[in-house]
Order: sequence, then structure tokens, then C-alpha cells
Amino acid sequence: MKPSTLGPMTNHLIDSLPHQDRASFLADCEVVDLVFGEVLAEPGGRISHVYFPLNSFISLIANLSDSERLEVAMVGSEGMLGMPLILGLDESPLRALVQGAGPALRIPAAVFGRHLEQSPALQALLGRYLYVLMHQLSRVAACTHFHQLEARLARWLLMTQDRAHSDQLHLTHEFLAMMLGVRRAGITLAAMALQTRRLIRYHRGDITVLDRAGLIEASCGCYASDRRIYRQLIIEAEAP
Amino acid sequence: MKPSTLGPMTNHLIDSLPHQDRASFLADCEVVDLVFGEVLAEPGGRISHVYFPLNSFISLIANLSDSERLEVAMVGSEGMLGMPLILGLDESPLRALVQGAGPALRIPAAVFGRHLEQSPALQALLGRYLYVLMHQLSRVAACTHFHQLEARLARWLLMTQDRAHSDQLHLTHEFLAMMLGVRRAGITLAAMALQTRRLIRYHRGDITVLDRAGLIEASCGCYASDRRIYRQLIIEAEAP
DNA sequence: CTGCGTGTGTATCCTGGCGCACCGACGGCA
DNA sequence: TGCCGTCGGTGCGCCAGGATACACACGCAG
Repeated sequence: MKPSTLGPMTNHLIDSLPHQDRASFLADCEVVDLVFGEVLAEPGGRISHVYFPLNSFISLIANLSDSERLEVAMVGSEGMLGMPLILGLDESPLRALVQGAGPALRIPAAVFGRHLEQSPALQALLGRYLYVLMHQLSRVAACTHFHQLEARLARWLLMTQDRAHSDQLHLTHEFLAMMLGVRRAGITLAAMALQTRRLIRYHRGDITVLDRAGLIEASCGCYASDRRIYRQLIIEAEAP
Repeated sequence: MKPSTLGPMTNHLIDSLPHQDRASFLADCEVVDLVFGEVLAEPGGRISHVYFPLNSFISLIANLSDSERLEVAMVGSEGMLGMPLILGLDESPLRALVQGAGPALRIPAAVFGRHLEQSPALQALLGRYLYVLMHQLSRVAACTHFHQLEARLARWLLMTQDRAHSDQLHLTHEFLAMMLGVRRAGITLAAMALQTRRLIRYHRGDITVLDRAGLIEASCGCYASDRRIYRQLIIEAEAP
């Protein structure tokens, strides 16, 4: 998960499959380019494809009303978009917004379903991933409620940095405000605080992470916690 | 879901199974009495049994730290406790606290797993239930963040009333404060407001819902939304 | 009938974030 | 070179809810 300019053209979930299953699965995937701002799913909408981001990433957003939006999860090369299919449903509960442009693997829902039936390894892996996601959802609820904006922002930047595979991010205050469910001016203050502490630098939407360790320090424990769960259940469970 | 003094001794998920599967499933269940305050699961702990509350109900609580606790879901006769088993994991992500004492059906994790393998109907049903739960988790995150205490309290009382199958609840302000992640004094104010509007009446921990319709009015849309999703995916999907 | 524990009302001060609004500054484009 | 759209800094009044603290009231037990 070291930042790099290009980033690996792989998806961790797919990499975790046994060789056989992986080859068969990949044969049915195609690479598509996700465009920034593209909406891959709307709440209540039908899911036509499953996406495995490579160097792109996607925000999952709960949309209570026009003014009440909150990002509740993020999917990058460590995850997949299209969870409900694992549960036998083809309906999306959330809005899926492409937040980092780039390539992703894509597979039609029906084909995905067939692979799922045939590969116990795939089932087990995605079951674990779904568990991680639920864990994160409940954590987000508490984190958003209890933690201060500055810490939440730091956490969010770290999560984004991981998924962008880069320490250069392109994010306006406006956009961050939407993701975190706060005012734009609130982001300005929090971001200034982080910049003053030399943890980040930004200029008209270009954010650079200067001090990753410091940023972790400034974030709430939720960042570390999320990663720990992912590591335990996805990375370490790989080789049982 | 009409309130009644005794409440039905059934669990809606189990009732939704095809006769055959249900009989076989019930044969492996035993009825146990859940005691108020009992902890059925700790975060990270092993799940030994699956519970299907009958007239009891259980809170799922995210526990960031001693002072940061938040109820993120509630399980009553409409649901089940032990989701992760559906995903092939036997670890609980959340604290499960018995909040309404009463009977529940219980089945050992391993036996549950066997039934799950053998019954596609059970798989499909619980898949849908898990989807509903994820939906609710993401909604709770946004609701807790955006909505005011009074509305959240109203919502919470309604949810509890449904699961208690009664319009008489036993809940101290202290307890409500913990569930909603706020101060006790905050609950006192919100509860007084609801009482002044003749929606509830309470006295030393005994709360009576006087005007259910009014309470729904006073709650945020999240109560209605949660129920709608449940109806669509569990109740209506029953007879396709 | 008295004492104590539990449950509730209330008060004061504090703070984070909101709503609204305005302005300055940078940078792409003509 | 000058315009304009995007982006970010700032100011002000406001309010929900936090922290802390105290007081009272009911009801059970002794």
C-alpha cells in the first residue's frame, strides 16, 4: 500500500483467488475506464455489472435528501462494487460515484453469479469482504457522530490516498464537504489546520500528503481500525 | 405489527420459510429466555449460536471506546442475530445486548450452517435480510449525523415499540442516552418535548406510547424508510 | 416512617459546526 | 491583457448538544 505514481494494475480481491478460479474469472472480465463523476449505481437501481477497481476508486453515498448526503464507504483496488449480488439481489442500496478516475475490471451481473456458484473460494472471499464492509459501515456511523471534523478529514484523506495509490490527490473543499456531510467552510478550517501542521499541502484542489505518519496521528483511530479488520480478514485469511 | 400486550410467539424470518424447510429448521431450534442486559456477543468474539427473537429484542452496538457507544441496529421478531455466519464467518463485529427480555429461538452455529447449505430458500431469505441490515446501517450513519435528537428519539421509540409488541416500554433516560450516543440530560429535554406534545407519557422509566401516528410525524423519515425496505424485501418478496 | 438509591429536572458555561454572505485570488481562455 | 469561473479564506450570528453540577422526588427496604 505504499504510494506510487502509477499504482499496481491489480485488484486485491481478484489476486487473492486461487490460480484456477482467477483465470476463469478474469476471462469473463473486461477492462473499462471509469470517468470522474460517473454514477455507477443509484439507490434502488438495478445492478448490471460488478466492478473491481484497479487504479480507480468509488464512493458509496447514502442519500437521505438533497442536502443530506454522506459517504459511508469507499471502494478501490482492495474491494469491489456490487455487493448485493453476493446476497442474491440485483438492487443497489447506495449511490456509487466514481471519485478517482482510472481503469477497473467489470463483469456482467449474470456471469458473476455463475462464477459465484461455481467457486467456493470466491464465495468465501467475498463473504469476508462483505463482513469487512459491514464492519466499516457500523464504524462510520459512530465515527461520524463522535469524532471531530479535523480527525475525520485526516482519516478520509488517508483512505483516499491508499486507494489512489498516490500522495497527490485532486479534491476541492466543496467535494470534501459533500463526502463528509459538512459545510465547505468547515473543510477550509480543518484543512488549514492540517496544512499548518505540515501534514498536507493544497492549492486549488491539488492536495499533497506530506506526512503520512503525522496524518495517521491526527486522524481518529477509525482509519487504523478499518485497515486492521481488512488485514485480518482479507489479507491474512488468504493463506490459512 | 399492531401493538398487542402479549405479542406473537413467532419470528417473521422463520415464518417466511417454506413449510418443509421450516419444520426441519425448527426441529433443531430450542427456545431460550433472554434476560435483560445479557450480552450475547462481543466484538471480535466467536458466535456460538444464532438467535431468532420471538418476543424479545436485541441491540447491536458499535463500541469505539467506553464513552463512544452507539446503537446501530436492532433485532426483534422481524430478524435474526448472527449475520456473519451467512457470510461464512463465526465472528461478531458488534456488541449484542438484550434490550427486551423474552423468549427467542436458538440454534447452534454449526447446525445453522448445515441448514443454510441445504436450503436455498433459507439462503435467499437471509441474503435479503442481510441486505436490509446493510441498508439500515448506512442509513443510521446519515440519520445520526443529520437529524435532531428529538426526531431520532421518536424514531427509536417507534422501533422499540414494534419489537416489544407493546406500547409500554421500560427505558430510563440513562439507557436511551447510551443507545443514541448523547447525554442523559439531552434525552430529558427531548423526552419532555414529546411528552408535552402528548405523544408519549413516562414516569421513572415506564414509557407509554400515546399517539403512534403523532410519533411517526415527529420522527425523521428514517423510521418509515427502514420499514419500507423491510416490507419490500422480506414481506413482499415472500410470494413471488 | 425514615433513609437511600435510582431516576429525573434544571442551570451554567462552552464549543463545534451551521447558514449565510462576501470577497479575494488564481488560472484558463479568448 | 483582461474577463470570468472556480476555489478558498473569513466574518457573524446562531443553536444543538457537550461537560459539569446540583437538587428533588418517588418508592422500596429496613
